[in-house]
Amino acid sequence: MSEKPDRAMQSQRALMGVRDLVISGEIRGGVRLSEVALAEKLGISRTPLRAALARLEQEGLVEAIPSGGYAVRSFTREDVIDAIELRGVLEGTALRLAAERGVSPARLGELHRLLVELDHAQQGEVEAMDFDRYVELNATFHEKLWGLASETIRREIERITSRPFASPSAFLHKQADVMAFRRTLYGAQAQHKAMVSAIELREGARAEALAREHARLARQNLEFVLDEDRSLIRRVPALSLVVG
Amino acid sequence: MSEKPDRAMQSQRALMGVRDLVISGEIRGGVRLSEVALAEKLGISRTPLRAALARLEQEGLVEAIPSGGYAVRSFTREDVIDAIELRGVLEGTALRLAAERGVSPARLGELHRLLVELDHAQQGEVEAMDFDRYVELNATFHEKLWGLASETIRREIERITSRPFASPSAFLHKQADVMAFRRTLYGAQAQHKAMVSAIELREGARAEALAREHARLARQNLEFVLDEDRSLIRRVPALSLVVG
DNA sequence: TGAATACGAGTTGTATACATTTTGCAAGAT
DNA sequence: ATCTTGCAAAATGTATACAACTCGTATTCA
Repeated sequence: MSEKPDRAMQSQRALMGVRDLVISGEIRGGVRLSEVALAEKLGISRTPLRAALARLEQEGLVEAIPSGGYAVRSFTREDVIDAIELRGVLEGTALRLAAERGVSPARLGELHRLLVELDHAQQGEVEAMDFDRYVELNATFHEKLWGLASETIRREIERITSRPFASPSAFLHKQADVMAFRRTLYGAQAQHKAMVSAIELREGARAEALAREHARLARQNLEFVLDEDRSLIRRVPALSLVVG
Repeated sequence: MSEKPDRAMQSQRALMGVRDLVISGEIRGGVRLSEVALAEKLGISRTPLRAALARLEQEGLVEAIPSGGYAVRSFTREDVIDAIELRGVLEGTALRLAAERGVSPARLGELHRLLVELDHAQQGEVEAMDFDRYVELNATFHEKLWGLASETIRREIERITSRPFASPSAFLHKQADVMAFRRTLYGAQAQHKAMVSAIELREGARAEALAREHARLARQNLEFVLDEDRSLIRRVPALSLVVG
């Protein structure tokens, strides 16, 4: 994660700082980002700040204003749904190609080990589940899956999942330990196992379909929050960017 | 295409200038891009140049050097194949969602009109085909297809196709009027018609599969150039970036 | 009262200066 | 001859200066 230790320290600080500021919802969507104010707030000059803003525009978190400068982007429900769908499509492609082209036993071993640990984390009753550990392991598992893909595809996955609400952990943030989400984890874990099995058996189409359906669990969670229990919106940090 | 007429004139010049320089193959892969030299060559200062380089890094045409600065990226055969595959996957998703969600008659009308024009461009014998016009229309047709998708997905398509060898016109550049490529256009046009038909009939899975197979025509052309007639490499500008 | 306008504070885009780091090269030691 | 070391030139990352432009406000005129 630390690409450049101190060769571009200020740029890194700018990137993280602005990203946090946007994701935390401290600035509402559509609001213009004043460069001087931001630079002062972050204790850097405008140059690395502008570099960070340009990058965040590519990531889709901010958008360029026609008359100049950037504004925090706001996302509609459809934007979020499409981002999740796209993650499913991309992860599906990663898994399909991995299945078609073959995966080394070493990597399959790592995946199996993670599956065992995930099983362990959700042993027993729902209330007793080690939720925090499951969240961590789930993130690691998905990253390992992405690692099966070529760089070209991995880059796109990482870009789309840089939008916080499209990440596999979007509704599994540690702070958001919601019982409704916990229950979805049993089905999710079954899909995890099926995905690894499909890759092992070189069943590309099945692996792809599973990855897509797996991502749609996130969509279900999204729709539950937006339609059934909007009080949860503030407990899922990623949703502060969603309007409507 | 002209996003900012003159609000960021120098940045635009930098972006186009460097992109052309890289795509033309004037600078070989792996070579470091000297910022001062480039800025002088383009008649701008380093600031907008660096903005352009940062953006081209996101597009994947240049890569950051660990010790600082950027270098022209070089692509392996596998990189190109995966980029083409990814375009197929993304276009397929665009078409599937369009089919599932429905498309306005006006847009379907535009597509049908383009199909007729494409038919007209390839009337008669292979040698008599109006190749240049077909190339133009083909690009327009694909852009119209992308327009069916939501912004989230359209952005990703446009990013991946910004790599010249992954664009739908990669092997159809006007300068590269190769008879072997001409012949593939008949099959391509049949796929065009099938794709529109599938969207119209709300057959999402079929539309998706067709888009993927359609992209694989580009892969066939790529493999023909690399394996059968390498003399064509220099006639397909996009391939100057490919090593191996 | 309302609309047009002129003005000024504030903002962005670009150029340039500067300090730190990297790199290529030459001299010297083994 | 090869590897190490030292150094100077060059390159990058950052800060800052500056001009053009935007936007909000208050004033003026109808």
